[in-house]
Amino acid sequence: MKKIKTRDRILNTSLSLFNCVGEPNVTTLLISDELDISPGNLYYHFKSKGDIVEELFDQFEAEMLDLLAVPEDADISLDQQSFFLHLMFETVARYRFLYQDLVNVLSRYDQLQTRFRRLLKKKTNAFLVICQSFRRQNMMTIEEEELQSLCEQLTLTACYWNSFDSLSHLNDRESVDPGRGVYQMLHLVMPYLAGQQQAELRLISQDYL
Amino acid sequence: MKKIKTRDRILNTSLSLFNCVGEPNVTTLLISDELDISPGNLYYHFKSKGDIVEELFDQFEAEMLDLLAVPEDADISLDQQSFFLHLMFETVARYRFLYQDLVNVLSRYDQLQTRFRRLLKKKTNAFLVICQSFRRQNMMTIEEEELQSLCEQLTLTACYWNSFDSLSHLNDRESVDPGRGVYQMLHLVMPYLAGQQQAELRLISQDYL
DNA sequence: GTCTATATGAAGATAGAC
DNA sequence: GTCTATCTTCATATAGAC
Repeated sequence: MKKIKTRDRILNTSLSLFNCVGEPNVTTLLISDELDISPGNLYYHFKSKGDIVEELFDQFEAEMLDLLAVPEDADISLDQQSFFLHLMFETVARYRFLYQDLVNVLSRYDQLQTRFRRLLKKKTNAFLVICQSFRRQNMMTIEEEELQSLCEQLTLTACYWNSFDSLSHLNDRESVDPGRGVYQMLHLVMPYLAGQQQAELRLISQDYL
Repeated sequence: MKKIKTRDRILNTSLSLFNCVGEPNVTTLLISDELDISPGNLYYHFKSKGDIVEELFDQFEAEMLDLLAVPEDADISLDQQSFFLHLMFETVARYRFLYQDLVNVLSRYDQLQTRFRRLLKKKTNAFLVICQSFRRQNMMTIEEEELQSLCEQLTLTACYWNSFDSLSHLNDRESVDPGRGVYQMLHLVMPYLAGQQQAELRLISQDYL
């Protein structure tokens, strides 16, 4: 039974609280209370609340970048794509506090803005790569202009679906089900697939409901 | 030259500031400074900052409800739909501060949460009514399950497109161009339209770029 | 590393004069 | 209706003891 370092406990608890009640509503006092440590102790490990946010963002960014390293020239299957989306939604859900009050959070930690924007770009690009792979495999038919529009739509949905979903269905549940998001994403792609693949993806999408 | 009442000036200026820098970053001092009135004067007209937010929400809700009163049995044309979307995006843009930090704002003024959710429901329903009208006119082919998914997607996009767009294209522009949002929405509907209507809608969508 | 106690400063809000 | 002055509250952050 290894003891978890206080520093890491602070990070974990902060993340939970941020996700639960929103980063702006979480005070350093609340965090230290939750951990049964003193506020002073918290400030021994992090010189400001912003530092906690930034370190959590570092984690998030690293996980995302790792995930977004999609090989340009691979033949991607529908199953692989679904799995990719699944992982992405899990990551977004784990750091959902960032997305719930995006403008506010990014406005107060403004160096994060550029980095977040870069992630967005990379996300759109990853979707582009996937769709182009589908096209190469003759699984998808789509005009260049529609493709751009679709990939932006996918990026938008990847960002906001979780917030939207938990807002429209007033669930007090803490955890977010990533399934419905994946389902929604698959249905965005579906109309552009060839008949056979369309049927196949419809089947896959059922598993995510 | 009629003089605008201070009360209304407060509302207008607050709305501008909220949209510009985000509601949480706007203090009562900033509002009164901007108006060249004293903080005390502001509190003569509104007993709290929350009251200003709520009154702005009242305005927003009224405009939205007015817009969402779509007749159930009318034959809606593609042009009418586009115009409808255009108006909706304008309204959302005018009160975009609500959408930019949704979770945060709704968490601090919690009676707004129910009302906002009701608006979301009504939006989804309005899209449903429109699509069903298209279907009755044999302009659209879509399965029941896809229809539900599409209408939620339209609602999501109507909510978040503006925030997403201004986030991804780092424009320091104050005003938001509602056009790209409409374009995106039209492209969501397009795949489900019959050939002729698809071409027609593609033409219409070009005007919004 | 952790604590208690305290400083700093900002935002929301009120009182009372004009 | 509008102002100035002031109060309260509370979150961030620091100092210094253990």
